[in-house]
Amino acid sequence: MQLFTEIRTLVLAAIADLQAAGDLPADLATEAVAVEPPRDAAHGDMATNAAMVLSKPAKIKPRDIAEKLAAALAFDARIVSADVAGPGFLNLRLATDQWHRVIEAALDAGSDFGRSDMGQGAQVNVEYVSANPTGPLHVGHTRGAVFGDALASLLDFAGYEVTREYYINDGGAQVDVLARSVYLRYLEAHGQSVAFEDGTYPGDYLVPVGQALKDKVGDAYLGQDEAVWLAEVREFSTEAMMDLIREDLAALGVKMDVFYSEKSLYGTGRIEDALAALEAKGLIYEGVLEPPKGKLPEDWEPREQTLFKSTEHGDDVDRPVKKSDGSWTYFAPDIAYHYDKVSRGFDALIDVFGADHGGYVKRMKAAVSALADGRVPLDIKLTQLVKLYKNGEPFKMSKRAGTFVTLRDVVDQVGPDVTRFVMLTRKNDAPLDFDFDKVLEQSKENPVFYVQYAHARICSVIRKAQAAGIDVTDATLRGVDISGLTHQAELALAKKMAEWPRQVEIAARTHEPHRVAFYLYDLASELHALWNRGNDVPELRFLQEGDPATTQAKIAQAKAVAVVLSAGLGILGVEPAKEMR
RNA sequence: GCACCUGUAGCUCAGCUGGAUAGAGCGCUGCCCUCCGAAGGCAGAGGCCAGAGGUUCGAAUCCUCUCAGGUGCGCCA
Repeated sequence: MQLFTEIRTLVLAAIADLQAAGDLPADLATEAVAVEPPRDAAHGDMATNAAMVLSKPAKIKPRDIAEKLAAALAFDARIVSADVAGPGFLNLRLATDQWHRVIEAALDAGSDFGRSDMGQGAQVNVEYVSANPTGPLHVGHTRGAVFGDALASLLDFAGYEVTREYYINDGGAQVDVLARSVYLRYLEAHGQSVAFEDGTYPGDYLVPVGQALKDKVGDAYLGQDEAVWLAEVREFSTEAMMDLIREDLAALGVKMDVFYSEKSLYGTGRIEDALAALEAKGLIYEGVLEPPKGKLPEDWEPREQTLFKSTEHGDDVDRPVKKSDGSWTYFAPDIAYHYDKVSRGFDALIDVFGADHGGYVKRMKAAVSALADGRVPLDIKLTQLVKLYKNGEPFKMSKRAGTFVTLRDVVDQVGPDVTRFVMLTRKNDAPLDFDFDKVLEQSKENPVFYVQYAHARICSVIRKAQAAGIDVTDATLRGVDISGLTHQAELALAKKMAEWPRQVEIAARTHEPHRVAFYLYDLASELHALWNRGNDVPELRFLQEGDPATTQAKIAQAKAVAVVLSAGLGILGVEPAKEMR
């Protein structure tokens, strides 16, 4: 149930009536007609811009249209009043029972309340994390993981068919470095002392991998040339790293549908196929690139390379797909990978990258645009840096000093729920401050706590009602008469709930899951506000002693709020708290 | 030099993809707990939406330019 959509339909019907009566021209575009909550609650429950939008094409003054619309809408039982205001706004006030319907709908739908069919089952591929398989995930990856996962859930909730995908960069030089590093640990496991030079990974996390390699092959690789063991060790090491990463993701509650190997693109003709597709469109040529202006690399010399004419699809310069020695650049398998996604039949692609990949966006979009002839949109979401604080003091990460903070460090300290929620309290393209102490604080300034506390309060009040012998099972609450919930504070809460399905659609359309987190905070505020009013106004308390019917009605609303909270938290991947400890 | 992101209250940030008098939390000021639902509540002050032009009925939002901060910029991934 989407009340705003229903009322919009009503407005559109009124417009059609006016057209039939000859008060408005027959052909009018109505897409821009919106029904929204007004910024100021004093203006009513909903406002529509219909008159202003239609004014120009109809060549009628907005207020004149608004007057007629108001008269037409007044016939509907759902509308209590329709007032023309300002430049031509039409402010609508809805009948109280409409808000009660929202509560009932939430109780009926349970955690599905707010689900939308907006996506129409379109297939969307969300690629996220995609960290190199060379070590554990760190905080930066964590934000991308949380964001991508929440976005995927959000789209699912909004009616899309979602595939969660991880691209394993196991084809490039960095996995050779990994293999050599593991080989050093392998030697160490055999009692040799080794030196980790620049260009190797000295992290402790490779110690058990070296040991495991020893357990597997014994001394077979000792004293052997790299040519003998490199391929094997690379395979073994990336497997081990992916196991590590899968565990990290599991600790955060992230589960991928597909792990896609870059390596599988090599030697299988898939890169060649993708580039052939581009070549067929005349977008591949041999050429020499201009040197970048301003920051000229010391060893610059012009070289002929195989280039992709990405400028034809919005890029600033053409991009090399082959190095001057004829081998593929990193871009080439990426093109092939996205070509594969397109050929798997997805209707839309989303990539979640770290902000340091910003320079990659245009060429990737150009590639997809070219490969899919513009039919498959690719949206690339960049997640900004996470700045870490402890006791209000920033602390720096340094890979060399071994003080870089892993996903595990964060999740082990504050838990997956807090980690996930906090990572979504900022929009993706804004930097995020993460303070280990503040995120655990139990106060209003901490949104995680505030939202969880609202849910816990509801659970608590339900428990108390049960203890008092009142029947508050879901089935009973669904049938309870809630027509007595007419206090302004109660209606305000119901109105906030009514916005949920709308917020879901906005968040899904803009690919911005943080909107869900902010909405939940607002809803929690409204719940707490009602709760606090109970201090001064005893009739507003959820538990009404000696009046089980009224108590049931109030609990029904509380339960409905809990339903929305848990639906929202579910999208964020956060478990709603039943009690605060 | 170019591209992308960001610039909103003292601070940290929302702001419905163009709507009405721009919002929240913190901080600040003033009230409110012997008890009944205070891990708080109520009220208030605080703004040239970085700046300048433009588009239109209407701009924090769209376009152009300027300024400031961040990120990235061939044969790395």
